[in-house]
Amino acid sequence: MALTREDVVRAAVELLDEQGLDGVTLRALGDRLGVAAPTLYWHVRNKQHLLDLVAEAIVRRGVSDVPIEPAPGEPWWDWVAQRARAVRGAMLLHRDGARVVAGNRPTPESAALIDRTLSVLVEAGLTPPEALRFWLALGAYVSGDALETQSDSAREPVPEEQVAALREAFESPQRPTLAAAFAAVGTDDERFEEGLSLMIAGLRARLSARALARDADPFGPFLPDLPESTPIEP
Amino acid sequence: MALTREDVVRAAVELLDEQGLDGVTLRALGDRLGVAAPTLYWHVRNKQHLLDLVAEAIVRRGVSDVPIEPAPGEPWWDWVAQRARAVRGAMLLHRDGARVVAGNRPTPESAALIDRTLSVLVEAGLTPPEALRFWLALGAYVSGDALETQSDSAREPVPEEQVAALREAFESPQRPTLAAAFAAVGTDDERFEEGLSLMIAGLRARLSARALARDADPFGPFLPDLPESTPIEP
DNA sequence: AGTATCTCCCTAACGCCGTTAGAGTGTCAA
DNA sequence: TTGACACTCTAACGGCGTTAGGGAGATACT
Repeated sequence: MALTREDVVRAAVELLDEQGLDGVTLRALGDRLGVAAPTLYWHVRNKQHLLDLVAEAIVRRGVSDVPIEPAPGEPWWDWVAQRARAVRGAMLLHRDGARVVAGNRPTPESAALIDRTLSVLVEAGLTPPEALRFWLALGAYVSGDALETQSDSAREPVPEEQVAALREAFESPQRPTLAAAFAAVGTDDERFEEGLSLMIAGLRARLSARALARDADPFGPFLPDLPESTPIEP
Repeated sequence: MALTREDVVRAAVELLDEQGLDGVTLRALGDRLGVAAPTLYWHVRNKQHLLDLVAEAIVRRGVSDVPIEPAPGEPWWDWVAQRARAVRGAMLLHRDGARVVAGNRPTPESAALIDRTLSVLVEAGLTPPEALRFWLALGAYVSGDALETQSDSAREPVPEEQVAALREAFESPQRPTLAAAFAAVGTDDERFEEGLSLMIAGLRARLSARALARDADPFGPFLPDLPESTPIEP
């Protein structure tokens, strides 16, 4: 039976998991598939194209479990958070997953999904461009966070002396705030949740302020956007 | 006059600006410095070490203009936003700057700066670990955004037919919300500002809610953290 | 003064990479 | 039977990061 593009992508993902991104070479991939390296050019335009396909496969697998829209009665923000966690989880599931996925362009197939997402946000009270900017910003945060989470494992281990210097600098009692912060900063997941809840909280604050303004002046013009400063003063 | 490490890093940054990350090879760098490639190993441990130094140089230059703490009377959120913009601007100033900088570890020298930053946030009412998580989340967003902004220029140009397919998918009147969103989504800078203001707004909302709770129950326990759901209901 | 040491640079080469050129081999339709 | 097509092969190119080992000049020591 002849090799298919799916076979190639699947093997590439396996290779990625076992060896990391540096281990994904066309020769190694060919070996795993029982084929010479140049043969892969029949199935794939070049290596970048292969990695694009790998990235797409990783993300598709990850988000396939999340419904395409909120369940009846489910708040939009819970659903949005669930989507963000799914994308991040998909990246973290594979070694160097973030490096492979980050910076990928959207495919035409994703248009329908994004359209549906934006509609949910527009129903919640955002303007369409506002919803898109929010979605893109959230995407940037998700991949930035995943990249940071995996950045340690992507490099060769740091020499002992450097580790000691870092501990010295970041846990020294000379800097009590920093030391206390690092001592209790928590897991990678907790760090991610912090930023996620902040972005969502920011959006909800903006929406509630907008709703208030409309109630107070029901015949006033619809506000397409708010000024830079947020409506809640401490 | 003998070559110094600074010379090497400076030339590497120039090469990066002119040719992009793929153009930064040890041979090309040696040519530019009038030196054979292996000579560079006298000044630098290996290529990854060189890129670490380049990343550090890029960021240091960018943030050096921003004061180490807020001016008297300046709200902490303006200062935080300024810092975030400076780091992003530093990355965008150089071709492939985000790819070089993202995922870099903090150096011991940065400990003092981070300590000062956290102190400002703690003064504003955050706990130390909360402040650190916020700062890390903001950093993830900043580099994720810069990576996305530069991702187009980092790849070979997309074939004409694919561009057409993307336009068709994302600007089709069949999906009015998506089309309207893309038509008015604005510049890269505006997209970045959206996420930045959301994260800051989320934090300010949390802080003001915490202050309210304390006023209402001045002898109650200090709240180390808030539950997941934000206090403002739409 | 002579000698050893250190600094900085060199040439040569290794093994790996992505990629191209071009030649097979089997399968299936005309 | 012949031709087209799908899929794979070998051979090779130019480039990469990196290592081994040597040499010239300054500097320090005896």
